[in-house]
Amino acid sequence: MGKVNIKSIAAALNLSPATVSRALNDSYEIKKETKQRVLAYAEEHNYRPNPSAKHLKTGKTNLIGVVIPFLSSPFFLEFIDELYKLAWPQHYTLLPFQTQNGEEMEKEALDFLIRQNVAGIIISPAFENSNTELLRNIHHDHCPVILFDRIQHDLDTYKIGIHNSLETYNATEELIKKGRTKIAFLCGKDIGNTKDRIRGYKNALHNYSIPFREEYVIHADYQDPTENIDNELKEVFKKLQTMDNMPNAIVGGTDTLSVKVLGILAELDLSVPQDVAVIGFTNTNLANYLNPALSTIRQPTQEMARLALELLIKLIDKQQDRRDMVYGNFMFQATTIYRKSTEV
Amino acid sequence: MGKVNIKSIAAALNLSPATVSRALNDSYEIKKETKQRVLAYAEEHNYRPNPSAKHLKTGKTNLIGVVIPFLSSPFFLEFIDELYKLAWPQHYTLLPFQTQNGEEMEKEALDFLIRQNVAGIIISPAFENSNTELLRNIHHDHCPVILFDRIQHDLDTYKIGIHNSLETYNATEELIKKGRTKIAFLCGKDIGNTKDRIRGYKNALHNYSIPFREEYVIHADYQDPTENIDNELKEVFKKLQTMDNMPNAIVGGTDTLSVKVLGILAELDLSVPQDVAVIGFTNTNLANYLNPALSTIRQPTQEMARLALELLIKLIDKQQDRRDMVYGNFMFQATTIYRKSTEV
DNA sequence: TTGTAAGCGTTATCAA
DNA sequence: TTGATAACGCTTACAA
Repeated sequence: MGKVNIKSIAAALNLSPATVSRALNDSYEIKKETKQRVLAYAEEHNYRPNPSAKHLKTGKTNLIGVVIPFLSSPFFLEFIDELYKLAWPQHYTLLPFQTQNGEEMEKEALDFLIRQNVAGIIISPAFENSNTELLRNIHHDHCPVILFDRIQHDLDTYKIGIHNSLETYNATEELIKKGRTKIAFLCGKDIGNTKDRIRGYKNALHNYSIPFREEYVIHADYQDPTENIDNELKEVFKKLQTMDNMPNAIVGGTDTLSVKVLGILAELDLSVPQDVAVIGFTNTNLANYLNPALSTIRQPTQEMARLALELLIKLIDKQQDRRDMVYGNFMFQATTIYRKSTEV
Repeated sequence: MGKVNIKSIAAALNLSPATVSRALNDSYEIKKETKQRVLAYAEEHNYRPNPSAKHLKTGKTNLIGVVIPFLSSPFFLEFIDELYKLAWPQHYTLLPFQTQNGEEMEKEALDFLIRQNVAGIIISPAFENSNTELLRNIHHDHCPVILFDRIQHDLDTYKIGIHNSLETYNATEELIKKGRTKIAFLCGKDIGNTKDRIRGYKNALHNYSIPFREEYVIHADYQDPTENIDNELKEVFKKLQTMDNMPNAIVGGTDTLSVKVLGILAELDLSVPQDVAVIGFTNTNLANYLNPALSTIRQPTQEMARLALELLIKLIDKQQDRRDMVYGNFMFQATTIYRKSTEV
């Protein structure tokens, strides 16, 4: 059983490759009967078009590159999961890459995607303005690029995210209203949104005349969300505890940390929410099953994915010069779910 | 700035495309100086080889297809995450697909992978013997296929998994030794390993002379692990409760369910482990933070991924007819971690 | 050590 | 409505 391709089909049916190609591509300039013959034969012999050949000839692919910091973060996982469900029916295939928050890995991923000649790219950058030059170059000369989640970036294109400072402001304010004054902010290092979230946290403190304390901004220095940094984090809180500086509330600024802190507080014999109230940016649906159930600021991941894909495909279809376009920012509203961990 | 390709490099340097190609591919039959010139020029002009052209010519790619039921299941996520880390340094690129436990989606994914001419495929099938014909056809005539996790499949190839019945036997036995006799088994529908796990559960009951009760095999009928089936599951337990048939221990046969059941039991005012002990197949690292900390049967996901990739690459490199080979099954041992949820 | 030329499977242009 | 032909970017005999 030799390979079945357009040439072999043409030979078998006494047609030219061109005609077979037209039949398979549903061209208008072809006799109905011929088309049927070709399609029947192709079906019967399980013909599979060669996308590389097609790509080489047409210069187009149906691939969409997705570049995210981590797969193992509930937020990004949910996002990509939704993209999968949406892209496939529209005949686009996802090419997902992780950057681990690293500019070099991001560059490698982007390089690969250009080589593959993807039709477009959806990216949550490794950090603020990572690979700006390269991304701009891609967006202008190769394929459209869309930013999501980490949208603090000089690249001029559509940006999809949430109001990080506002959401953090609200969460902090809620804790203040519940009588907490020693509020800590827990954040990962160098991820784009942290700055905005810290600002929201600070503003809330300021508006309620609570002095800002540097030692209450706790940086957890992980490279990978699956990495075990429990011990380091525990040390930080232990230190605060011995200095009698233990916060009585914590705002978690990143996805996975807010969950971990519950375990750490338990080990330090601090009860949540009595001793310490906790709320965090967390998209895991396990938040509800945690001990105690964790209050969360939840991003509308699916809607964000839907819009990202929609905007991207629009740009793909449009042939306009992307340099001269006017792009908008699309800011979604998060939903804060108050559970046990913030009940006083 | 016209596209830079082998031809344009050749023209610029007054060489033939063949020579440029040889330089770029580190061929031995080339003058060192020429090679340097070409590489320098390529570097400077940011030359990016076109993989489609290369593929078309050589008939080979560096793509590895990964077909799994769900991304949103901690076990598969961990597996694929490890694959990513291992594959990239070896210059293989992953092409991941979800089947949602559906044979049709699986077929589509496999079809796509063949078209892309992937070098090999790692798959955890949608269910027992899904797409057997197609998979065999692929393995024989297209590229090597390796099975993992769900290895109850007629395809004759390397299989990587765990001793599901043994692990479940041990977990059940542990609960029996802790004095529990009304032990339920909680399982998803139609996923390949369930059968073996039920067997282990039954055997343990049998060996300790505990009568098997059909109503204690609880089927949770979800399509997607993110789907909300809490209510249905709750109803099942409620019913058992009102009939005074509430089990005092539960063995969770699938990844996500074991976590959910904790929340459901809490809502029914049953305390874990006092009223009901729980242990489950769960690879989430959140198990430790759950209320109470969940005892888990943990699969050595990373090692499994490592071996899967190693075996696959070996098959890719070997040119032998895969019909006539003798394949082995590689069974890993799980690690059971006993936490609060099984402490009596 | 380098060049020439053919061809991988498609599609697009032009001619029939 | 169909066919002949060239071309996409690359590799690889074979020739020089």
